[in-house]
Amino acid sequence: MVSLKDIADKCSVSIATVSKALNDHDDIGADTKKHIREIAEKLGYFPNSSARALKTKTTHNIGVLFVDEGRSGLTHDYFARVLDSFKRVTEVSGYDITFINATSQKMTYLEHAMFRGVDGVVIACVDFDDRDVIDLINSPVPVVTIDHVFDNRISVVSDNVGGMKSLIEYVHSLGHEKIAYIYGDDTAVTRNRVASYYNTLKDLGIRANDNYTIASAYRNPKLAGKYTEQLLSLRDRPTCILYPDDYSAIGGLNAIEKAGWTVPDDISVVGYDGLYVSQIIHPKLTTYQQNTEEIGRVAAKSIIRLIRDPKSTLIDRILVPGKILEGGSVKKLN
Amino acid sequence: MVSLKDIADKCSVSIATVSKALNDHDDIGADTKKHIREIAEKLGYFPNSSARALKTKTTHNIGVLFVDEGRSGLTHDYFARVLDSFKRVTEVSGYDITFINATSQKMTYLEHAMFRGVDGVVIACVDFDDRDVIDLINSPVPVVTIDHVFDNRISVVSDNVGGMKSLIEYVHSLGHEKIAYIYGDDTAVTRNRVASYYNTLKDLGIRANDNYTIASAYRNPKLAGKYTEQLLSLRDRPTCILYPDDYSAIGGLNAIEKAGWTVPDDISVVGYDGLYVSQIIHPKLTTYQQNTEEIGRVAAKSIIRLIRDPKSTLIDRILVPGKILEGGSVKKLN
DNA sequence: CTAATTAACGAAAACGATTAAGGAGAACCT
DNA sequence: AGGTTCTCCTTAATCGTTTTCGTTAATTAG
Repeated sequence: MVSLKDIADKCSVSIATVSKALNDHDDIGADTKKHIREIAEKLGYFPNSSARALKTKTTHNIGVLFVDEGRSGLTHDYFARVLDSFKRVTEVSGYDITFINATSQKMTYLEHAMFRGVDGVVIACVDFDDRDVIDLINSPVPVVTIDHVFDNRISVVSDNVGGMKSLIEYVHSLGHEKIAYIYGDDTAVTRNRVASYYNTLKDLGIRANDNYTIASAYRNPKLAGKYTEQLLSLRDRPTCILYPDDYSAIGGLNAIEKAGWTVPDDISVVGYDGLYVSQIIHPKLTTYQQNTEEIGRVAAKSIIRLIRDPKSTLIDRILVPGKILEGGSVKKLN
Repeated sequence: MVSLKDIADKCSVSIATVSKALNDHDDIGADTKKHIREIAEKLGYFPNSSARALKTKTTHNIGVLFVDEGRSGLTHDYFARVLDSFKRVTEVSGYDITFINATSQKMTYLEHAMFRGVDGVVIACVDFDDRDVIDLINSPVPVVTIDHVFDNRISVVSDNVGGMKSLIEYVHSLGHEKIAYIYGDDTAVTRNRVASYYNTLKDLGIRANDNYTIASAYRNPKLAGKYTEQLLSLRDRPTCILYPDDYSAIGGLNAIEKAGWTVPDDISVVGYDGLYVSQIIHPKLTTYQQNTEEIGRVAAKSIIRLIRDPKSTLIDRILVPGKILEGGSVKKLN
């Protein structure tokens, strides 16, 4: 590896001069600067990020904590897409990504972050009650959280309340009043959606039917199917079922088909997420597509801004709306 | 951040002694060693990875080059799963992952790898004809490639030949002889599969029908649907269609349904990949599940072995077989 | 009892970069 | 002419580790 010293020797100047020339300091003559840069280019010089980090205490590395029930979150469609977008933005700003995990050498998340010297951390898809996560959030490290709000931190959240609201208003506009909701695991996201479900019904003047809300899980089509059967067996069947995610909705579709009904003629189905697959199956799912690209982008911009100017805690909560994908799984009743 | 110096001061020993004590060198007394470690623990010491990397020239970082037609590969199911598995293995060995990209500061892949000082690189899902990729592969950096073979490098490849072969033998065993194959973009993977398609048919004594093989693309259900229609309109219709991936197969399912036929009664459909979604749709897809977990794990073990012992180029090509997932999309004819 | 060996620790030089402080000329002003 | 100000560059310290080579004291050998 060619270092500053090599360039300095070749140019017969000091190392300091080379450093300053490459970093465009203004106390270096224009022609020496030019010459040094040419030689650097010719020698194929690239700075040593470790040395630079050691001296400047900034690594241009952003930690990413994406953990999902024992998995890394990479195989979770929603977070993979958020991360993809996040990564794209950070890259062009010269930041690389380091996954924070507690596996390696039995460090905690915070220890791992300190060890690697990341400039900041973005946290998502994680158990926010975890002691280690809390420690990280309360640490001096710049943090942006996704889909979870901490009062002392910047957060970017998908608009779950708005999403639920617009879905319900949409199906209601098509004439549905008996709207059931099979919802996911007990998390902040779920609580927001469920609250929005009740509020929106109320605003529309619909009385909630206790039999119509069932706690299920995320990404569990089997379970969703089971609860779908349960709903189908009610005397007062709903005309439309909302699911916690598209996979669950597919489980619902199957259960409905198995029970001898057809979607959307006999019963309407609504997903959540707007996964690619939801738009290629038949019937195409009506679902709410979260704006993963925007969430990732905003999170990236936020953490970078926070890193560059730690006092810029101006906006601490950014709501990212999504949009309804009108598929063919909801019937117009009126 | 607490450094070696802090510990040294507190213990009234030199920095060198602390370093050696923590690294378990044997020229440090047992009791001093113990004492130093206790203090280090109490002070919450963690080494500074940049300083260590600067000195030792090893970062315990592995570069990952996962690029997929302009995207990062994170949103590509197959590679997301491989990466997830890869990451899991590297983590427990104390290695972190750095995504290699050419976006940041207009570095080439190789430059980026050198800049970050990664100990090795794993490459997958990439255009292997790309000049920058070739440069990286021919560089002094330890490299393991996935699903592409270079004669001077270790590679881990999914058994595409075997996968295709077993799928065809399977449908043949159910009585199918008219087996069409809609295949993906022109890559090494595709060429292997297509070759295996012809070879297997030949071995089974079936004469290939030119109308039965159609070049399509990966993950393009629309296109797959179009070609499916084309196959359906043949005078001599196939009884079974193989697709390049599960998404395409879903596109096929839709096209078949739209044409008024049903799967598998009128025509059989076979996917590839064994995605989660392929197993929750109806009919459940018969498909070939690549062993992403094993591929990731083997790749991780290989690159780590190569990093630790650069001369260990013993095995240069590791074939990872998958398995057939028997769904309900293939009809038994005999 | 001296000489050689061993055990336990320290001093100091790296690694490659950044940057404050300073110095030598040349240019400027009065 | 003498002082001041720029301009452009160098010296040297520093970041936190690792590691080579001493050094000292204690131990063993002869």
